[in-house]
Amino acid sequence: MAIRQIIDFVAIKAACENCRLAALCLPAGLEAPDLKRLEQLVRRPHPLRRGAALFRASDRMHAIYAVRAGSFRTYYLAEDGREKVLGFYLPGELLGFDGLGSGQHRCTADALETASVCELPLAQLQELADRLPSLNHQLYRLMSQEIAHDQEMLLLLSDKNAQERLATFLLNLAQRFGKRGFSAGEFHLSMSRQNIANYLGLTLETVSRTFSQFQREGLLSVERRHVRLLDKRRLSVMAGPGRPASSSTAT
Amino acid sequence: MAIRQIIDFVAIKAACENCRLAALCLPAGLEAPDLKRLEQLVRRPHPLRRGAALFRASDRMHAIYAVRAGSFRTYYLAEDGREKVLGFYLPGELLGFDGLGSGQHRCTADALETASVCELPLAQLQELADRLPSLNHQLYRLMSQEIAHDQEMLLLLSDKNAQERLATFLLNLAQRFGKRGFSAGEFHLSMSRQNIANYLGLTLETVSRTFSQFQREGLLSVERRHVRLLDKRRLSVMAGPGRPASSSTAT
DNA sequence: GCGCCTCTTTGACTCAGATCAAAGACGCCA
DNA sequence: TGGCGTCTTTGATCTGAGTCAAAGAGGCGC
Repeated sequence: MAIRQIIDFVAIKAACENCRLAALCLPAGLEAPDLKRLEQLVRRPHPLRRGAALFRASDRMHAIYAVRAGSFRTYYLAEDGREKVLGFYLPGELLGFDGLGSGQHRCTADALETASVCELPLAQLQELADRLPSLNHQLYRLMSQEIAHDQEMLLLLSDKNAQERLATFLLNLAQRFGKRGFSAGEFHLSMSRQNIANYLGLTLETVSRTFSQFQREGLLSVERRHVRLLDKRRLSVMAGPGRPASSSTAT
Repeated sequence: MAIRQIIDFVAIKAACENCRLAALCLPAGLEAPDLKRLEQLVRRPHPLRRGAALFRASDRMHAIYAVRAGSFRTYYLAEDGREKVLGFYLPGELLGFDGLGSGQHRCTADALETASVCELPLAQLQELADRLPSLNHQLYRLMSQEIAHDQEMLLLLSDKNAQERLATFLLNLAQRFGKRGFSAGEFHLSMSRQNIANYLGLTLETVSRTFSQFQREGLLSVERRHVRLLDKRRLSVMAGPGRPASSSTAT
């Protein structure tokens, strides 16, 4: 228990320095005491196993989450059971404000591997926001980024071919990994081909074939879920227009 | 001039009763004096002609707009000049908060026909919002609806075929016209086939062919831009899953 | 009233990616 | 250590929508 607390403490510290929570609180012009109060709100539930849901569509929203470790996927279910993958979330990224308007989540988030989060309880966050205009501003900014991401995806889905889609996706992941201190040239995909395909509006076969093709052309090397980008220059030419910054609420 | 003022006055009154501005101010639990203050912010610029821009991508955002008459389209330009149509806005609908996060618009809005708006200047709106938590809430709700719309479109673009897309689009328009007191069964399309196609991720030829096909099958009658829906039941079966409520920030 | 321009429709052909099918590859658990 | 289930790759075939092309149909200005 004592050990566990030490570990947790280190983790919190690491998270708050790197993660998107910083964008939520630090540059918001909060005074030191306000900032401390915000940090006191943070709760840290137990880790989730692969496949476990962080929240589900139509759940009452009661927190915003920051990924601490592992990764998540959000998706939403059509009435007939088809699912649409909306995004992937890496350590340091925020998710869950899709329900800010209605108070209900509109999509489901589940863990792609064992993962843990920091939780910002909504009630207290809102109370704080009502007194701190700058906090509201941060929330607008975050929702705005969500919109930006979705609109990039609209462009990708209506204009881009399979190669452009996959290249865009990989470069975006690389950028996000890089920004969080991981390697931007070599990484592990925590999502299946099926999930990538669904996210990109393709079939898993097409994704698989396109990976193989990229490898044949020397753009990258791939073995199952391990990817190394060998020629980012050429990849970004392939990815086509629209900042490669697409792929998730991430920035 | 006197006459013009009278007309304007009537128009304001009509707009504030029907339009989405109501969702922004009326049910927000504002006290009467606050509400009056909000209404005093409203400005009414001159009408725009077909093709004229209400705001442009990368413009500094200085207002939220409510469509008073006519209709608008929003689109955004990729670096290579390709454009992607993001949405259409009918009388009573709100647009322009894509820039709430950054203070800059991310897309361009232009008039599809002669059109006019009510304008809520951002500076004053924000000032008011900083003192009225419920107004912030309304803004969250509106942004949230924008996200909901975009996500419906993601589903449409990755899963639906041409017929499903067009059926979804037409039913959505019908629903929105109906909600605003126009006929939900028969209406005029203010946007070209090209715009519809771009919005739906198709080519204009495919849109045109699909219209013809629907007509052959007795689902609707169409002549240029005049559409009459003859069998909504069957159309909504065609449209497939996902509330037909897609198509714009509208609700 | 004529000519021009934009928008729309329709046809013929092509192709990227979906679908169908089957065979490896790996991880997990008993 | 072996067997099973899931994930991935690869091949063969099919098809919906894109592309290219051409002809009608309004609308508008002169």
